[in-house]
Amino acid sequence: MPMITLPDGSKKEFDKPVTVAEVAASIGAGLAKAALAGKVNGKLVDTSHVISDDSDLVIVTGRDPEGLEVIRHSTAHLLAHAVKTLFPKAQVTIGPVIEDGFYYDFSYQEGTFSIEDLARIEEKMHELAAKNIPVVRKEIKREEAIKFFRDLGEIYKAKIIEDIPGSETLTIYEQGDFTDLCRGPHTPTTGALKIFKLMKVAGAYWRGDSNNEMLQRIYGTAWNDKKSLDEYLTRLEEAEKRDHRKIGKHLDLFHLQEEAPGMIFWHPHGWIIYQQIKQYMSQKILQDGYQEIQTPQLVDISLWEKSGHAELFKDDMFIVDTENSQYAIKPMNCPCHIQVFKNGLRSYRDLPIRYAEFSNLHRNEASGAMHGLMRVRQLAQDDAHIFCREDQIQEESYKFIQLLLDVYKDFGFEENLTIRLATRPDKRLGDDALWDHAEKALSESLKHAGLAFEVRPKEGAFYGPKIEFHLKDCIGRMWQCGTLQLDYNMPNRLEAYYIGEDSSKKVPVMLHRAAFGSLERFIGILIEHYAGKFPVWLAPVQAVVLNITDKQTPYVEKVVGFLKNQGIRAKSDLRNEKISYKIREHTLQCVPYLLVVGDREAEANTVSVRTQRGEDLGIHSMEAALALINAEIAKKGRIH
RNA sequence: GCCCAUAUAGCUCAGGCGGUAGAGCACUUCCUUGGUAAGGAAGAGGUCAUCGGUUCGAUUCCGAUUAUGGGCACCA
Repeated sequence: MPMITLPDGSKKEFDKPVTVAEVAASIGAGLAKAALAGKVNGKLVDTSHVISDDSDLVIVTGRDPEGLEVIRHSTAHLLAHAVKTLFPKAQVTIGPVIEDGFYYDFSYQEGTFSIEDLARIEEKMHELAAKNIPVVRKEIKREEAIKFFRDLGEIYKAKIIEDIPGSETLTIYEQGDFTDLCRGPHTPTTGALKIFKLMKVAGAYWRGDSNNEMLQRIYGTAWNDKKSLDEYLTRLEEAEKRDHRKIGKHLDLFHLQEEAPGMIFWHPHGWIIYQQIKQYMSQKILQDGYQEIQTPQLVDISLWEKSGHAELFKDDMFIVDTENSQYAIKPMNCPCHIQVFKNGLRSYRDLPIRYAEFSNLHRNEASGAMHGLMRVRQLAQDDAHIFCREDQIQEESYKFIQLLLDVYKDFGFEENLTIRLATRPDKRLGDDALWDHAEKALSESLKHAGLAFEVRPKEGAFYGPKIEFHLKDCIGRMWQCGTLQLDYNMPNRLEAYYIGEDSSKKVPVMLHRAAFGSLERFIGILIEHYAGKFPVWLAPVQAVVLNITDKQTPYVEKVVGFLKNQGIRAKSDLRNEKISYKIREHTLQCVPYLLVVGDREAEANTVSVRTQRGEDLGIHSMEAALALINAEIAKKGRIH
């Protein structure tokens, strides 16, 4: 007879096997109604699950994270149900839960789902939910399931089952006239689904392979209560206000135009930020033993053939024909850095050699891939290649990771960081033994640095595995910024060598590394991170000096001159406008310091200091105001 | 590259079932010299993305192209 232990430690004994729903009912009517699923000995099950042995049981409701997942999963089914009702010829494929919601992919050859269809589908979903249709779990044999879905004309479902190995028993869920293959669990009835919204339609390849048919994906969100949904929608709206494309326009930082897709026109204020972070990094790596170099933009195709780029990266390269030869605009610096390395005889004593370069790279990105500053066709990386001996890999990797973490702290990125180890891709250079070696070395160095990371199979570069440092944008999309790549192949292909201790020629190992990744992308992330309110060291204009009336004009000019002399990016606003008007304008332009000057200040040689946030820092002498600004500049973007 | 959507003034956006367009902000001029988030008035500003088709007439309807947006695929 099952003895059920509840989370609070209390025990309930039943004289016969019971379902999760029955246990919930025995506790209370409210809980019985709220129960969406159960967790028996840690395993998530339907409320119809029968418990026959002594077990631990948690009744899962919409308030639990698992319950919310069940809601979203069931809402995906409800979406499929509604689509099948309205568009009987659509075929179902997969419908997983994702962050904040779910999606469902359909194959619908007869047409496409429009925004208006979305509204109709959503209405139908509410209708089906209101009917409170029981959701019934059934076990079915693999072969039977294939036949079942084949007969329904659901070819994709049949394919999915065919790929499930062995003869294991599968489960299907029936709700009214709709049946879907699913592992479950699901809500007991469709009535549990009330708070949901379809968000957008998009294309998505069957099985994520661009050689396959493009399916139609419908994204939705679902919540346990109306308040959470509203909060989510507000969060989205707020996040969109931080969009770097919007802020970039508003703050006049850069623009893009049709004649140069994916290439940035940097405006004066944007270029200050760009120069600022570039100079910052330039100094940073100099201290770490790097040497900055500059190599050609246009290099004969023969070098790219030797390096392997022509074979494995050609689609991403811009090729230029001249009368006698073919050149490629460089998409990466590495082959050129190897040329500098080779220009001279290197001893093992010279290693490591660290060459850095910030020059522009061009990559012919797919037209649909471009995205503001985040994904562009012309970019500059804080790129460097470290040539070292096998026994130096560990230390060099560790040193770079420390550099990167230190840099990220200066921008306040401590929580936002996701680290991945991307291993050998299908299209690659070199033999597997080298890849084994390289992958191991990278994962060891991450472990040594005490960093948590996830492994991403097949996502490495064609010449070697890589560590990826990802930062999130305002709506949670992740962008790879920093990277550390270990390359045993390219130095060998391009015949780089050094003289070892035993006087023999040895091939150096090459580390490709960047902390920002592309400056463009990093600035995009920065804009969203700060919502345009840059810390003082990056702010394009650090202080504006404002007069109250014309009378103070000479004094304002004196203050601005003083600040500029001291290296502050200061300017005056002498317009014939009211002070509140000017303050509003510069506040919206995210100028960190507003120095107001009226007769009182002009007479006493002082300024009244107001910050972008609206704080009044009081009256200060010019020197004291300068000290305030400089102290803030020195902090950079550090949180701690 | 693929799917869907979008493209109107410097910016944010209206509008038109076919008769060449409108607001707010910004801009220019004038009045106002005002102490910490919008003072007032007047004026100027558009080949309605590009190219084609239908039509007496297209910014509007149709098609193509380009770019952008959301996804997918690919990648920093």
